[in-house]
Amino acid sequence: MDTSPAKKNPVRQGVLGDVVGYHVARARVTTQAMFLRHVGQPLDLRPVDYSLLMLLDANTRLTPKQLAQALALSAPNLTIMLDRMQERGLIERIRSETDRRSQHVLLSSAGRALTDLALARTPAMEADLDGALSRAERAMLIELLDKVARHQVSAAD
Amino acid sequence: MDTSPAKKNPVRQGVLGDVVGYHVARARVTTQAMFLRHVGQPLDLRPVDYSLLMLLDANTRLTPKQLAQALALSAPNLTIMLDRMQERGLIERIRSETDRRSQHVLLSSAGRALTDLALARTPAMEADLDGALSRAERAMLIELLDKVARHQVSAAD
DNA sequence: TATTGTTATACTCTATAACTATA
DNA sequence: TATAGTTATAGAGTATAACAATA
Repeated sequence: MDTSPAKKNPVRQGVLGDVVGYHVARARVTTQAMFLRHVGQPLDLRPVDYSLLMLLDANTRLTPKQLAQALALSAPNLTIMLDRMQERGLIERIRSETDRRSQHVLLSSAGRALTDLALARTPAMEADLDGALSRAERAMLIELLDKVARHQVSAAD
Repeated sequence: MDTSPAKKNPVRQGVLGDVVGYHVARARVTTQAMFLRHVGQPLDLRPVDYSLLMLLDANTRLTPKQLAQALALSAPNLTIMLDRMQERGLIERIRSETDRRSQHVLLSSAGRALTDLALARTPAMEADLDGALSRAERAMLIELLDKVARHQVSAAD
């Protein structure tokens, strides 16, 4: 196994070094590993499961429509995910009284408890980056990533 | 379809707003869309295919071992990918003379031509971010993402 | 006729174990 | 015995079309 941080024959990045998406993809490998170690494996949650719980924590109740948009999931795939979360006893689905086509998703008591565990583990996950980024750098990174995420890709030419 | 940039009932992010990995994942949605529009769809390349071509452009020849590490792919999955690239006539695999277990991967002439097309389209892809980031911000973002990517996740507690 | 959510299904991606050949 | 690469295979993730219920 290779544990050395620098190899004799490093692979040159070439133009990839100036491609933002390449660096985003590589950073994602690290952040995903951090998530898995601190939250995902201990609590048996995928990143998207964790995000769902955090969104329900912040919004009390959301429709599948809102969740699909916030989590960048297609409607069918969200249905499958909600089925699993419900089978696991973490969420409840309640038909809307005002529009009986739609429904509200909310945390069950077990979901509430798991969300609290996930919340408690979040600071340690973020602290794992302390060795790589100062607090100011971390705030700057989030701000810049947010600008990218909010950006609309230009129309076809 | 929803084209409005701001909704009446925005979904609150809650603690996710301070989770770096969440913002990385969201930024990746945008950068992936940019890639697809400018490079992926026109040239029929996935992000990882593009990265492979760029790496071979910068390094002339690389072993599957090096490529698997640089692209974060397992050895079996890289084999499948190289098979497809070879069937498509983009790369060649040459057995090493010094160690006949290993081999060198290099661009074919068709691969060279496609790589040049991809290189030519890269500036437009990156320019798509001009509306979101200044040049200084873009450089800063890459630097910060690089610090994250190079960071080793701490050992289990 | 449009919208919310579901079902069915196919396709791709990813992960793991077992294998061949070379060293 | 260890390493480079391959094969086989199963599981998870993702995308699309068709459908039911409601508006």
